[in-house]
Amino acid sequence: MSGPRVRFCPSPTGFFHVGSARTALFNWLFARQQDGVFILRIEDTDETRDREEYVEVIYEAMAWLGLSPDEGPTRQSDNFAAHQVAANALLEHGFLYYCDCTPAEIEARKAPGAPPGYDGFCRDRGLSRSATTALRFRTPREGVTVVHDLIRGDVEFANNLIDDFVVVRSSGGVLYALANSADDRNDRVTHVVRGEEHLANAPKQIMLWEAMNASSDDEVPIPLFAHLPLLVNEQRKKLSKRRDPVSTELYRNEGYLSSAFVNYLALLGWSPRGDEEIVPLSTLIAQFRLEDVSHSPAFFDVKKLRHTNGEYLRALSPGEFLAASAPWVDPWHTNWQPSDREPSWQKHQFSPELFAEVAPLVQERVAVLGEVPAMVEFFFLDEPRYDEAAFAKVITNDPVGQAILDGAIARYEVLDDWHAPVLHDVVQQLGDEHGIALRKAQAPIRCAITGSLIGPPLFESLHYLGRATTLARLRLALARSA
RNA sequence: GGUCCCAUCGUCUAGUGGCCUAGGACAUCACCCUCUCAAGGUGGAGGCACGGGUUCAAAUCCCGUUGGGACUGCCA
Repeated sequence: MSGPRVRFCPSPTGFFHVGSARTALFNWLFARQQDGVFILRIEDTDETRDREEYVEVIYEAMAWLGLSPDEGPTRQSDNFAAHQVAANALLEHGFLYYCDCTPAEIEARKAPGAPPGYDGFCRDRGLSRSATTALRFRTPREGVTVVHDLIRGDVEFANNLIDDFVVVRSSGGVLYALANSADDRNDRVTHVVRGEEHLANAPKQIMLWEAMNASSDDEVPIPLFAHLPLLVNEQRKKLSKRRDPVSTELYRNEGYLSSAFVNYLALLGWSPRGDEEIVPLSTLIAQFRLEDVSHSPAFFDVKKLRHTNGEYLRALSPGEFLAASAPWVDPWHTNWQPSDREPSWQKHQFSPELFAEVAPLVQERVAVLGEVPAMVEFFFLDEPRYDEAAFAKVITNDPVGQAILDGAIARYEVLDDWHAPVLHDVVQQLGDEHGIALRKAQAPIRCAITGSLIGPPLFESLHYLGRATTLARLRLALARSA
């Protein structure tokens, strides 16, 4: 007895949606846990919207998430012949009929209050194939079709409310309902795990599947379904590509770790046992149950994602953090360049060695890797980028601040031990002499050196920055306050 | 409009008839720690949509109401 077979079948019509990522993840988790097979099928049968470069986007996103398929990736467009075979068999067995109604005609015939959808006008007209005839499925007029859903239980649909939907375009192209079902059937898919927006077409696919069974020699069991709750925005609407930030690539570029992203995604509609929410992939795999998936829509909360990512970042070893943040401080990425003019002190530019030293100072201060450059840039710029309001407050408009700067220059010039504790003690003393606490005394120095009132630990920073640069920046601050 | 789905703190959720005075996490507030900012620690505020049943007992089961959402294409 082999395990279940599930599939994830995105269409290459744009960036990779976080909802798709969640669907792919839940399929993958289920397959891993049940020792099943995870199939990746690219559904590229929409000539008008599909683009080849988007196929690459899907592969990259899946790779980043670590969700590698056990079978595939396959292309639905490669299954064209199989779709034709299925459509012909269905037609031969009377499940399909030709229809030449235009949308306008269908609309015109519709009586007020009539059920929506096609009215079955061509059902018994006995039309044959032509350039303007599509093939419709002859849905049963009586009875109900029940969708066995692992998450929602049995969902019943009255057959007479399901209209005769189009299965093959007049151009000959096979539509989603049939293409998808035929592929699932050929792939021997046992569980269809997908978004809730597909629940309404599940009965159609079951009807098709039954019809395909009836018109071929092999009887393939109808799959079980699991319709995952929608991912919604703060307006409680389905996440929209147009107005919501839903591209996984966006999050990747902002500096989210895929492990954190996966962990967060797993918590959307499902939760691990116990109170711990930061859980390793192995735990996710071990505990995941489709039956436990929530029924109600989940809000994609970037704040919580950020927090989760921060947890993962802090859990990294210094070496891992350094490696993870390297792409974000790459000069190519930051555009950190030495300026054209010659400053009076040593010219700065990005130094991987220096960054390796200071990276630990920022590791627990960032929630996403994209915040790293701004936090360390003062180490690599010729001149810090000043927060002018802060500068005015603690230096220009504060005589004591200027006195601190003066005192720091005088003492740092003659210090023979350039280490953080010593640098700290000097400012502590300076503060004592002026009757202010260290937290006050360090402010003008911090601002002069880093340009800001917030940042990594000051005295460690001075240590790594070196005496020459420190003194030059202190003098520059004094000069520009005059 | 029709069909279907859903309903626990602002958010994600735990809860499967008594263990619930409803637990955790994010966010938020206060305090502590502290060279800033974070991180960390402690504590606070905050929820079972409403109305009927069933039951000795209901957040949990049933019905209804209200509210939200999805679908309703010769897209996927």
